Amino acid sequence: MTKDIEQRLKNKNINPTAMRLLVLDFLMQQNTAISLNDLEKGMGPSDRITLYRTLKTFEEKGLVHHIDGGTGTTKYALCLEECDSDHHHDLHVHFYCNNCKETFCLPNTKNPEITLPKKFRSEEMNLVIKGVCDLCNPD
Amino acid sequence: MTKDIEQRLKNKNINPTAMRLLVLDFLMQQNTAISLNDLEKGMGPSDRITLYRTLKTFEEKGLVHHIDGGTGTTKYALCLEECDSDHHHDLHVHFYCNNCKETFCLPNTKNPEITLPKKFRSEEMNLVIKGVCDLCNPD
DNA sequence: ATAATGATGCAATGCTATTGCAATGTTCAT
DNA sequence: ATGAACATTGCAATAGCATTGCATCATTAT
Ligand SMILES: [Mn+2]
Ligand SMILES: [Mn+2]
Ligand SMILES: [Zn+2]
Ligand SMILES: [Zn+2]
Repeated sequence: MTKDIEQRLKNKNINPTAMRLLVLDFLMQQNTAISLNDLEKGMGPSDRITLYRTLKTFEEKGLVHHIDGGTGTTKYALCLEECDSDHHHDLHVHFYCNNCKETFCLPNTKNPEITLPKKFRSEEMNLVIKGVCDLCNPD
Repeated sequence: MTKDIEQRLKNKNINPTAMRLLVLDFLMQQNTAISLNDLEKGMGPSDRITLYRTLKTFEEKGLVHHIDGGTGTTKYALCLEECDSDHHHDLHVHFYCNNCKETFCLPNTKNPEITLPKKFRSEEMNLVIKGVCDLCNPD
């Protein structure tokens, strides 16, 4: 198992330290995006700043991406395999539940095509939809 | 002129104080969204917190809306006429220029329809596109 | 073995957002 | 006009997240 995780780090050119194995393991157990605070609470006792830098490293190397959807805090989630340090390829919509406050990746909901005004050139898109998630929805 | 501005405040049920007239006047001169810092610099000497609360009041009353597009700081821009304290009606795309760092409202680019997974219910949408704006674009 | 490089831990800082409270101004009923 | 009630402003303080500096420990290359 640890081998899997280790290989996943190596695939992204990330030195597989003990800390990083633990963080990646934790990330793989999540089904929503997590904040630095979530990570700090979820992990055993560990230094917040190291966790912060671990996430930064993971993001630089294309292992995670971050979402900042006006919730005040940045959240992180694992990328798809094909992402790398040059390009993130999982350009999908994110969803924030106003009820349970969780942030979801919607990997099957690709970012839409937007026609911009003349001479505006798009490079990235950040689309966060707020509402009520499936688990919080009564019907 | 001042009468115009004053009326605009009254239309949104905002008590037209001297400070608020000045802030609205300043906002009307902008063609991009501005941050609290921008406002503070742009205005004559005035208290930052008062400006902050002025923007909050304007937003509550449907006079301005804010944009938080992962630039670290919240930006504000005037709403269209039809917005009120209950609902903001100018649900358009916003654009952040990676070059000049300005945030633009694209009032003619309406938020797209997104089909969400089963049982996800959308309530609001925040769409910020990053790239290069018309003024910064060479061609 | 030693130097170089990378990772970690702790402290400190910067910056934005937000609140508390006192002072000031305004409105309205006596 | 007078004073209570309310709204607005100014200044101080706090909360939180993001970010950096630096010393220490670990790993790797020479
Ligand atoms: Mn995602
Ligand atoms: Mn706008
Ligand atoms: Zn939910
Ligand atoms: Zn530009």
